[in-house]
Amino acid sequence: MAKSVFDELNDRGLINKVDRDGKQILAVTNEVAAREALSSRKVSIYIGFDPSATSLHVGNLVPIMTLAHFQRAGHRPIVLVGGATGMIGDPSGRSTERTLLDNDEVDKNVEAIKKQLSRFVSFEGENAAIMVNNADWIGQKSYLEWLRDVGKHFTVNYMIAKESVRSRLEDREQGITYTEFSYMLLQAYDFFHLFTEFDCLIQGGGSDQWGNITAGTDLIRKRTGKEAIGITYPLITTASGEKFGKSAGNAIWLDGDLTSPYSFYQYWINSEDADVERYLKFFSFVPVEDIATICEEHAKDPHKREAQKRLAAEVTRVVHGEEGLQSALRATQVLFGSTLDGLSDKELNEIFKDVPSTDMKMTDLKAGITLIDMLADTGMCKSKGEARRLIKGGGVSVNNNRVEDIELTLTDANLASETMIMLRSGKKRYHLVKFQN
RNA sequence: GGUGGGGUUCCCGAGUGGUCAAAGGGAACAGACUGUAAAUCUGUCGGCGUAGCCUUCGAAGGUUCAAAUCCUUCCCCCACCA
Repeated sequence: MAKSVFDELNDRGLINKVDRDGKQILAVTNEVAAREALSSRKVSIYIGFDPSATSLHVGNLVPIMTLAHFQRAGHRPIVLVGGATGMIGDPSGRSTERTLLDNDEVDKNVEAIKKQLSRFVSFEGENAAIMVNNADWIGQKSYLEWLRDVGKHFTVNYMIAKESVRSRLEDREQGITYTEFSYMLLQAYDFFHLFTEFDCLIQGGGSDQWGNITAGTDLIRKRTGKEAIGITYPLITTASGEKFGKSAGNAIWLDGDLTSPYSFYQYWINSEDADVERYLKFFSFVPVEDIATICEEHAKDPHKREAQKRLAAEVTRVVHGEEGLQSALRATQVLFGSTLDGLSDKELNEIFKDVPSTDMKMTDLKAGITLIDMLADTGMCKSKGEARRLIKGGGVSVNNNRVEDIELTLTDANLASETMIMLRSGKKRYHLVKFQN
């Protein structure tokens, strides 16, 4: 018999572990029931996504992969987008005020998100994933109905005992608004609704969602007498404590227009050794036994970065397809391998189509443009002063040659190919300047 | 509504009339070392620029040769009390 999805997730570290009485236990509301249900029948699992952005980012990959593993095991994923709850803001996690989204915007984002998700889970076929929006049911309810059907089932004592609320009550600086305080009831009701209307047995979520999820299983028990299941995955951190999923302060998006396949690939290849094994388990479908082998090989020859290469290739292929991966690989090879000598416009364009570029006038170049101006105008540096400091510190290369002269003026003699100059700051940040008449 | 405490450069946070573009820490960026890793070390970190100048310390006014620092009004946050 095939490995159950429960064991698969557990082997990959996709089920959170918590300390209970000195022992490590899995963060599942009822492990026995969960195992039993998952191995005996087809069940539905839902995870909520925030539709406030036009694209998902790598921080969303863990829930996405979780759903994908369930589907591969024959279960049905339900993607819930929080058209209603997204307006309020979950007090678990951070507490910045959210902006209200209008419906058109949400619809547009939902479409985009669905397209990205369909690279991981199928919305067609036998156990097709479905997408639902909680605005469709929460938006219907009146406040009085709400208090009667949902509020009645929760004591305030229960609610303030939840970690997400308690921490805010204890925090004298922060406080918690009534709106945020109510959030867990909305999420509980989502689960109740999906349980009764869509036969959804399981809710998945990040470990910070535990309180909200159990509020849901409690509500279901009280109103139906039945037992639903909650399961949480760990929140990703990097080994060195940096924020996962950010590069130079920017989110790594799944949308190729927001984060190019090249940048996407580069993000993964820069993973730390200490993270790469976990990442392979989390973000690729490579079997865990193979991952062990890959990592052993990597440990023998760390400088070859085989594990990082494999990771980057796997994830990029799923998100951007084989074509996207190949173009990322070509660009990587040129940028980190050879010089730019002898390349034509066509080749440069092809290889660097993912690298940010700026158009400038050829006539201006012939007259001479200082490197400082160019760095500032392309947006590589925020100001001329920053550009000056960067060059002084040896951080700028033109066509892969480090610049020593702060006052360097570039002319058409500096062109790498017919019409282009390649700027680089640091080791990895590239920018293509194209000159036209 | 009352009382008290606050709002400082990306974040935290010092600074109570000139020596403040503003301590310290974090983040970030660059350099060295490496393996496009981590750790470490070094430098930078408001803008323009050779010296120097310009714009910042919740907002607007005012006092002063001189204000983040004093005064007035206003806005916002927090705590306690009612």
